[in-house]
Amino acid sequence: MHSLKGHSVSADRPAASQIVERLRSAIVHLELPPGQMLSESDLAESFGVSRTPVREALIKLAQQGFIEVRPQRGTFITKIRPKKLLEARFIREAIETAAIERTVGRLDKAMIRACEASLKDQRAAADAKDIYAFHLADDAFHRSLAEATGFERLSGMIESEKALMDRVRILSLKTMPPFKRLIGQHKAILDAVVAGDRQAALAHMRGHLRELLTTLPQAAQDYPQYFTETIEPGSNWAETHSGVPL
Amino acid sequence: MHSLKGHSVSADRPAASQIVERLRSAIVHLELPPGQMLSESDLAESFGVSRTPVREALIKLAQQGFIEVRPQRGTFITKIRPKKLLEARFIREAIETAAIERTVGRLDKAMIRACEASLKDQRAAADAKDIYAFHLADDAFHRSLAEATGFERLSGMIESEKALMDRVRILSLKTMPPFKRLIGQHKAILDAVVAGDRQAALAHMRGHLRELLTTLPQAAQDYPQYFTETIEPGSNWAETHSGVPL
DNA sequence: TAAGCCCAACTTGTATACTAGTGCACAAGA
DNA sequence: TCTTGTGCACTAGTATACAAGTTGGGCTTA
Repeated sequence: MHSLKGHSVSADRPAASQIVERLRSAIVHLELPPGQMLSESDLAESFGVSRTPVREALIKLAQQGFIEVRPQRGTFITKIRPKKLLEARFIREAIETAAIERTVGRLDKAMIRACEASLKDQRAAADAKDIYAFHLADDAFHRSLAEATGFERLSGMIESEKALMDRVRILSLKTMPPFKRLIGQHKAILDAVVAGDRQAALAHMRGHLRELLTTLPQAAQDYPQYFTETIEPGSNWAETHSGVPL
Repeated sequence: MHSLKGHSVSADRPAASQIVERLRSAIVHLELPPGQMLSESDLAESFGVSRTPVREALIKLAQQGFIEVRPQRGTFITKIRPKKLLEARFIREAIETAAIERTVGRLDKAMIRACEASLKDQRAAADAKDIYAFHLADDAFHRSLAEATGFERLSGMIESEKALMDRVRILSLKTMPPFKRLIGQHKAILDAVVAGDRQAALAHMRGHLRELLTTLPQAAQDYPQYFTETIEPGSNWAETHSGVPL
């Protein structure tokens, strides 16, 4: 059926959570294309378990917005809805700028090191043109900044919103990866936060998060089959969703 | 066992989602006290269904942070964790101020009417000293403001964070309901948004959301059995979690 | 040929049975 | 009295069977 076949779950951990991780990863990395139907029975067979843990995993993924269950009809990988992504972007901008407000100028040494380590990983991944590794390092960077607030749920929340945008990110990295620009933005954010320059840190973060506003229409054009809507490049939809000025 | 007994679910809708709603309501309104253990079998019997839909409901509630499943041990109503609530408050402040940034000065007529209708309901509930009605109207007010952004998920997200704080809100309303003050804050927010006074709207919203910083220690003192931690009133924990200045 | 019905093969939703792990009461021994 | 072992009653996790609804294709019929 697909790449999940033959990889049974291990017995030492709840099957459902393992299935969540595997499916989520497969969805985010577009191994399971948007729009594809998932059969609980097939998945159960693939993972070597019964339908029950598969169902429980699907419930969790549905709550996170990755799949859609249509009763008596089928379960489907959600197509990419630009409207939803703009919402996720808006939410991320709200939360991540608030996080910066809270941490600017008082980022402790350990967190600075974590961010710098992530930056190093990003450069290495960019040199190796390893989309997947870059993606992980990018996650780590934003997670470190979020964790610096001392709030535990924050990083998970950002990651959750991030994940909704990840498919577009992957698509955009596939065509013309702007590694250098993204790394530059990350570095600018970190430098400003460390230096305690609130205005600059906020501006860089907002600018960084608005990358999506340019990559989204491009991806929607290149891979229309993954999207629910088409975006006319000429329209001013980007401005109407950008939020406060930089 | 408890107040849920004898209220079977109806057959015309998925049982699991009905159970989610009923349990969530019971938890938020403290009919199911924090810390109490839930038995899947007992719940199944109460609702007149099998364990399966109950389990699926519990999975959803666990993801929302209302219950905690300890494998092979039991399922418990989460106790109130001040740390988590301060996080929810932080997230709400980030999102709801961002929403105001987006809507200030351009709230359309229908939304203004919706907010005013909610304010009227709040006043009526305050006069009747009806905690539950006030609570619903309060939800409606914030939901209307969120929906004015045009983002669909936003109001659900705010409601979800709100729900985490609701138990404390209910507790505080029980002891000495500050209806008047809350209504005044709501009105101030709405007036400023309508008038297009960005700074005032933001300040009023921040002030409003910081109510929790005073109600939380009070509730923790009055009902320590519902909390995981105790809060010493003398400490400066409030300031460290208040965020940006008003 | 074309339209319409009907059945068979799917789907998710629910019920039930079984497995494995936890904790507590209680009895037996030092 | 205190400690320790043991079994029972409970838990959540999983497997399987059945119920109810949707879809699409092939047959019948005009």
